Amino acid sequence: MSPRTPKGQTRERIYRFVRGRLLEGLPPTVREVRDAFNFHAVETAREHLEQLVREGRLAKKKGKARGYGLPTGFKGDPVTIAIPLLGRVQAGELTTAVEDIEGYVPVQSRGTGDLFALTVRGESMTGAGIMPGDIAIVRHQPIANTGDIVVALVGDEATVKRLRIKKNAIELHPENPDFEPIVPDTNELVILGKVIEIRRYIEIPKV
Amino acid sequence: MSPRTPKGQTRERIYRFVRGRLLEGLPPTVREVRDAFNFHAVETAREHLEQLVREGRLAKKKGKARGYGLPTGFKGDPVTIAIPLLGRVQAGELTTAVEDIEGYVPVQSRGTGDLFALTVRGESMTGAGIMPGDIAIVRHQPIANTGDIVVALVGDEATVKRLRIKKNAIELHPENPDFEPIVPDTNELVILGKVIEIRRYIEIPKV
DNA sequence: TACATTACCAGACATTTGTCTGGTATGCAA
DNA sequence: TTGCATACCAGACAAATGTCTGGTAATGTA
Repeated sequence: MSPRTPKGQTRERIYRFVRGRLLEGLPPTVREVRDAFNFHAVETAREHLEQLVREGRLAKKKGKARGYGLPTGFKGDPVTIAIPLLGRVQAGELTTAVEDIEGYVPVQSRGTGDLFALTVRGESMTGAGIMPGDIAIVRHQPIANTGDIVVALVGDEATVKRLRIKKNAIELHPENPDFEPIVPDTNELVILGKVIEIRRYIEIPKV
Repeated sequence: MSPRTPKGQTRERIYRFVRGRLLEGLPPTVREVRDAFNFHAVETAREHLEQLVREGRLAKKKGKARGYGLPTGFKGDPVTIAIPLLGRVQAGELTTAVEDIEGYVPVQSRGTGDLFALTVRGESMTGAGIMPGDIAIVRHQPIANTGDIVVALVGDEATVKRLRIKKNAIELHPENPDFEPIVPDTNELVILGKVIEIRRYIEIPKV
């Protein structure tokens, strides 16, 4: 007999296990849950799963193989998708044309808008922990708030900076004392999107 | 008998059907494919699926329920998987058992070893662009090279540092002038793994 | 303490699901 | 024509998987 665990602790882990397996694409069977938690009885695993269903944290298709999953169609459920890693970000339209796609990056999305990724160039944001070569995950949106880190197009050049909205001007602030803020003409500034995540591939090459 | 369809046209639609079901989270059974395409025989659906596997467009887990999926885990092919985000990293062996898993993180892996993730604490590596709260993606391995950024266990505490192997000692170097290198006793040092990627979730909450 | 609840177990059973054997009809090429 | 491959079918079988019954022991609580 496995050692007993205090009140809902094991259940919490089982919930996360199931959720993780869903992200991997194949929901677990009851027996796979049993094995993952070193239970000796299938029923132990099933009772935990049924309890999670009663709590509303999991949903199930009765009698079906691998039928346990997240509650159906719940808004805000995280989903893993692949977003394009763009090479050059050029003026004007953001071309999701296939020619400029250098690869794909998996992200967990809650369906909150168009995402894309690009490689950071230059050292102007090292103070915020953003180094050259880092991958910025960006949500494509034309406006942003003061304090947001944004991808902006000034003239022909794409740049990652922190946005400061002043009374009379919009400023793009670096986070590195060696660089000066940029105060572009409003008509030559295009906000491409807001940086929502930074990644640094130390060893894994881009895909 | 259903009307015959010209050469691979039905197969193409079946491939799309399976792929669509995978995105929804639950791979189809052979019989579900049969019904979706109004076949009268299970075997018809299975033959199409097996043919797709032979063509390399699908993969399958033999004999397992809902075992058809996109090709995964082939040599060198990048695959998106979910790896556990560990809360506390405790002394002794790394329990990839479901203990202490705070969530899951999607990464593209080429099957090169066990991966896990953990949250960086402290400011000792800010000079390398690693900030507190960042997620470190780690490959579980007991040794590393000079210059690698590693997760090491000194006594009971897990820490992220740059590894320096000297003649007489192993040193763990911070990348922040406010911190001093750690020179642990060899017998109280355990290398848990090498950091291969850093992530910073600016907006997307952890999952 | 007594009692209910929880966590766990063992094993049988039922259903779902994958696999196999053998068959028919159509089109196509030698 | 003959032969072969393809697309489909019918039914049986085997394996995987969900479900049920009836337990034991630890834990929590009145």
